[in-house]
Amino acid sequence: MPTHSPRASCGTGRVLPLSFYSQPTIEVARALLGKLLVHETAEGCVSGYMVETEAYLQGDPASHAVLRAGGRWVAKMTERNRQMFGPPGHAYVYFIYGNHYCLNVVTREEGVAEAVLIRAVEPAEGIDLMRRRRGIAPASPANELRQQNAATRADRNLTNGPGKLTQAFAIDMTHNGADLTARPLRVEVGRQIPAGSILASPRIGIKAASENPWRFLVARSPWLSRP
DNA sequence: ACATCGATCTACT
DNA sequence: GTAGATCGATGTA
Repeated sequence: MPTHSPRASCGTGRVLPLSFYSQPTIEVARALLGKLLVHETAEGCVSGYMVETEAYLQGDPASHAVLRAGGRWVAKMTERNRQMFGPPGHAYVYFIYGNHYCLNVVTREEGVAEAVLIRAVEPAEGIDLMRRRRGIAPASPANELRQQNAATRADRNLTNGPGKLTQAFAIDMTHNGADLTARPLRVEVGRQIPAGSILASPRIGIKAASENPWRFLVARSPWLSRP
């Protein structure tokens, strides 16, 4: 019996209801912290607790649904941002910098272009599969026994960034528009994060509207893209 | 049709 | 700490 036979399913099956995603987007961004992201593929199942998110709002100059045209910011639906206008509880996935995919959770009712970017998760299940997908060497047998859920230093690089976690979870454009209350990609209730452990900061890597503190994180989590 | 640039990551200094 | 990779969506012509 292989010690690391990939599990076909994981998580608990306690899926968050669609109504969760109809709350104001900033509420959703905070409430997603601690929720469990689960992805089942033929290779196996991986899951992780969200520890870092960012809110993108209607009319927000940093949003993909707002474009610079003729020297002005204009809200506009395009081929890329179409899913942001779609129904809540679905995925908006985009390709960036010629290399990476990023996963968003669409919020608010259809027609309102708001979403939450998932920037980092704490690996929970399928860690060995994540390592293979990320090209990170497995932990030594000694470490493996000693650590179980704890991470090696290298394992911090599995999912501590929006492009890294999509690679570890094998999320790509085929998941654009996916229903996040169903297989293969879903969000479950996960664990409770005390309100006092949630911090807000400016969002990362944007130019416009860079002062809005709409990045949310679990304080002192080792799994953040940055503190 | 073409030029620009990005909600990033990695490698290297 | 910073440069380079890398390519599709977008805007302008």
